[in-house]
Amino acid sequence: MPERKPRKDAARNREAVLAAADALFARSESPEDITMADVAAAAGVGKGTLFRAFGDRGGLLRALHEARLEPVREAVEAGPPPLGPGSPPHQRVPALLDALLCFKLDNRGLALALEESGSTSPYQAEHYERWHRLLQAVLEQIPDLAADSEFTAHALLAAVRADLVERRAGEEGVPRERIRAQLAAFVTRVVDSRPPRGSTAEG
Amino acid sequence: MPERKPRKDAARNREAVLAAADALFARSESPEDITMADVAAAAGVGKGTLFRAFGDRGGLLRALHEARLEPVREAVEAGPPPLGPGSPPHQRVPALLDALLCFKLDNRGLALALEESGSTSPYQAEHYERWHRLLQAVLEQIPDLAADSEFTAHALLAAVRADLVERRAGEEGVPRERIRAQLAAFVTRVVDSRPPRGSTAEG
DNA sequence: ATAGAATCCGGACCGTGAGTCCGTTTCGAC
DNA sequence: GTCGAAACGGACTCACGGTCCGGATTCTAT
Repeated sequence: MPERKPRKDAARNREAVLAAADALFARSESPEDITMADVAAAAGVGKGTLFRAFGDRGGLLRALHEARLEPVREAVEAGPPPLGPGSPPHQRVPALLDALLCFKLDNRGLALALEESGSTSPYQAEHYERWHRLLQAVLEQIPDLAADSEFTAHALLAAVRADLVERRAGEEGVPRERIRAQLAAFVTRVVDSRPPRGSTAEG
Repeated sequence: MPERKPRKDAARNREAVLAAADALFARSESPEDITMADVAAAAGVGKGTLFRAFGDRGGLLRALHEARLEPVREAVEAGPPPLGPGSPPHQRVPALLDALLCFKLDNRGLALALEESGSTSPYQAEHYERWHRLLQAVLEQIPDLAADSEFTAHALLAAVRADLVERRAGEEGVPRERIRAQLAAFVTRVVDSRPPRGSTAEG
């Protein structure tokens, strides 16, 4: 309720910063060499403004990520199959991971910056939590995978981590479609296989 | 040839630094809050000495990692099955990943520090290259997996990344044996599954 | 044993980048 | 137009990785 609408200049500057940051990260070799001062300068804004608007570096990255990821989130939460809800799990799992992969291919610099994000491992990020929960829930519907769905979700998500994607697409120059095909094959392998033996293991 | 043996005090200090660093990283919450100055102080040594001996932060981490990983490397390169060479691929792949996992469980702080390692993604590290090449070579011997062995090796290694291990073992408190069992199940699933579709024969 | 050179020690010092502070400016409600 | 609140922006602080160099230590040749 106590949502006060921001002043006009504040809103304008916020947008300017987001746009500038997006451009900078997209161009940069490594996100490490984009400083906050760079972003502020590129946006035509003072550092104070930047930090006031986003809190810290992580905040900026998160906001940017959130904004760019919005369409994907939408498609996943309320879109048509195979991405949207209601799709058969065997199709939805590969679709989800492919969507995530494509996002990271299309936003390499940003994704990289976010996952490095200084000191914070990606596993503390709130958006990781969301994807993991969703993926786990879908895996839960596949009887063979239900037992270890939590770990399986982690392991599948690990296959599309930003730095891995960056290495294959960027440094090794593997073409996009090949990367997608390989991921699809891998995921299918995991999802369509019979259970190893016991199933969940004890300690 | 121009290998000159180091002076006695240099050798002693080098050991002191390694020991101190190991202890510090083992205790620390996050490797980020161990500074080089901390390590130097704990080792009873000046910063200059520390940097002279290891070049930079990454160098220290690498040296430490190398030292601790030595037994594993040995076992993999010249030990008995299932880890050593000559083991059947279907057994060796899970064994390799389990060994890696156990190492990271036993050296959480160190492994975490190494993989973060400031700006460098783990995929530029020389030791990652080694593990990837080895794993890929073994996968190559499994007909179903030979085609995408390169990616598959990356994906499997991603499942034992230090920050994921840290999260499950540390923050979530999942017991060691359960983590190992889950990884084993996952790996087996990948390795023992029939090829997804387009491939050749089946069986 | 000892002198002299090579090597190493260590902590003061530097550059850099994230994040803060506060005097000044802009907005918008009346 | 006026006034308080909100936002601006860049100088400033602080912490950390890494460098430098005068002085101490160890090696070697005699």
